[in-house]
Amino acid sequence: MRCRGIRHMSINHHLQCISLLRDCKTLSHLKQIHAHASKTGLDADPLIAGKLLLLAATTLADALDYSRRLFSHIPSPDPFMYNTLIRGLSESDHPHHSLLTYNQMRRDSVPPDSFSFAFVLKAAANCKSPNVGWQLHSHVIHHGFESHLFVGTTLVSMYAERGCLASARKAFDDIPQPNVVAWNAIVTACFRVDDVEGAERLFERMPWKNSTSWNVMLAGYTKAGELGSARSLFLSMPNKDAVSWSTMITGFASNGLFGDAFGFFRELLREGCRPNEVSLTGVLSACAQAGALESGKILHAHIEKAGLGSIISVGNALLDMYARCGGILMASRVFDWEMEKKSIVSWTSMIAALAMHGYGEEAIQLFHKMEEHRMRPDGITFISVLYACSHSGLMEQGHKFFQEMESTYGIERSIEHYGCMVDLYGRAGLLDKAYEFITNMPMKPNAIIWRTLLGACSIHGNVRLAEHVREKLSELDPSDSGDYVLLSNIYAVAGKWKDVASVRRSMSEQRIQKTPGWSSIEVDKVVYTFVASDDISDVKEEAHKKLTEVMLRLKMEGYVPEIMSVLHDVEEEEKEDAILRHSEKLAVAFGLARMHGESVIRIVKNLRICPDCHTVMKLISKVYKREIVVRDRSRFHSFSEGSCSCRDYWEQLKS
DNA sequence: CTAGGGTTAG
Repeated sequence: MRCRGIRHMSINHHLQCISLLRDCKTLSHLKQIHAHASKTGLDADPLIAGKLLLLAATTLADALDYSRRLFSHIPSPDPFMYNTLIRGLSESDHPHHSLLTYNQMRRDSVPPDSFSFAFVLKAAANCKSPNVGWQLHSHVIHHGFESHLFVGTTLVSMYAERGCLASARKAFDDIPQPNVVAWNAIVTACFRVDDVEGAERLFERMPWKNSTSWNVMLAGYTKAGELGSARSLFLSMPNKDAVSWSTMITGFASNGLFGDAFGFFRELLREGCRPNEVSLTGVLSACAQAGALESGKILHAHIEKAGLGSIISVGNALLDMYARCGGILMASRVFDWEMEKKSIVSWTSMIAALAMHGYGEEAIQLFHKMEEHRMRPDGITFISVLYACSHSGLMEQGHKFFQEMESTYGIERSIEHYGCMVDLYGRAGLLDKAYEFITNMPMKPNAIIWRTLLGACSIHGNVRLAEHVREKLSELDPSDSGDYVLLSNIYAVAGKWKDVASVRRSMSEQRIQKTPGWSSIEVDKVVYTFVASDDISDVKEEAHKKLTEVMLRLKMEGYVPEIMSVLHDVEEEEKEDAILRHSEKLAVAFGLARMHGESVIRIVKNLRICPDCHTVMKLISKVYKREIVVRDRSRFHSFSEGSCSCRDYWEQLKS
């Protein structure tokens, strides 16, 4: 009788436990259930243990460590349990651990099945080291799974991730009857290695297509910069879904074609589609990049009306849009009042926003506030914090954060963090210290590191070190036009005209094209982009006319063009003409012509503002009594009453 | 329990 009683009770417990697990939503909840199960010995039940593990490894957030501990207490895990853990770890931040679990499975003589391979290959795709992929492929063949549809498809996408098109193709050919998913994976593999024609051929040959097939083509075209093909394919698509629209919006925005990105968004609304969080973040990112504050504000109203403001990614994109459009107050308002839920991205974005606007101290304060809210910083948070320190000259603080991020926070320092330190020392003028720091780095310095030091050489006019850096850069990345421009400016400032000419010569010998500079300005919710080129348009002519008038007035106020920074082997008059054509000058002139006297003129430039334009902006702010905000490649410049918020970074260049 | 497309921070 007693025995039956216990048995009866345990069945009840069993059912109760399963029903509890079904409603389990958080890690602490799971821990309670687990404790409860251990008390009654139910945690040894394979079904319960499996369900606990599945929840911890795949469904719940932040429960992966717990799932590994759970797993370690299971005496003889069945294949399902191994697979569950392999799966959970494969999508984690440490895909490497997934491979370790797979190895353990083999050591424990539990034969891997098709599920094990599908999961572990995904881990390999997310993993850095290239050799594991080949090894796993040989295991797949050894166990006879190479013709398995799912395993084969994962192999294809793993090789696609690696950029090994030939291997991806072999894996694809091993699949006897590839379905549409497998076809989409091999098309993606072609785009990954920029084989657009290969992708097109496969797309034609596909026995049948779903909407993803078309979307893969759209994404591939936009990533390859073939926007014309993307557009015409999009027009010919039978069924455009939400992803198709988002792909077009983000694809055009990431190629700098913000007007087209807005256009697709408007079209989406016209077609009666409801924008989702992805299309909204895409179009907000276009506003952010173009500096289109007015358009961004309209979207903000749209988002509030549609009640989408509570979606974290939308809030993050909104905050970022305001920050990049110079609206730091609006950005902090969104952050403080409109985002009920915040993620690490929200906090990091706000820290970066403050840093971008030169509020280094406030950025650090916010970092500490974030800690009080028990939000754990990640590697990117530290990039923003270090950026804040270097742009506000907070040397001690920056140094401390750099030390603590590893010792106290346990975050591995990446090359980007080292780059921030080079920038910190370099901006402060400690060039030798920056150089020494680079030589003692635990990893090989890349071109970005040296380029940062070259930038510092340019600020502080150090020709000797710049020449040394030039050699490093010519080994690592000899085709970056920005490096040549920077170097020739350093020579020009030092009056070394022969060297300027030689840099210029090597540029043309190696057929290196300067990155075309553009500046954009939003007037009446329309974004106008100016490029220093020979083409003519009505808008450009209007800007040019106004600019001539402005420059005349500035000259009467005593302005002398700074032609030093312009390449030196052209005639004086041509030089003046060249700096007159700078896109930021055209944009500001256009703003003066078209915008009424009270409004702030906001300009976005894709490169760094040139010293002459910087001076001109200061003068205009004084003579015309206008506030001008220029966002360039690295920061905001806010001009008013003849001075700039960047504390005249450029003055050092001239002295 | 499995595979493919679009997403914000540097």
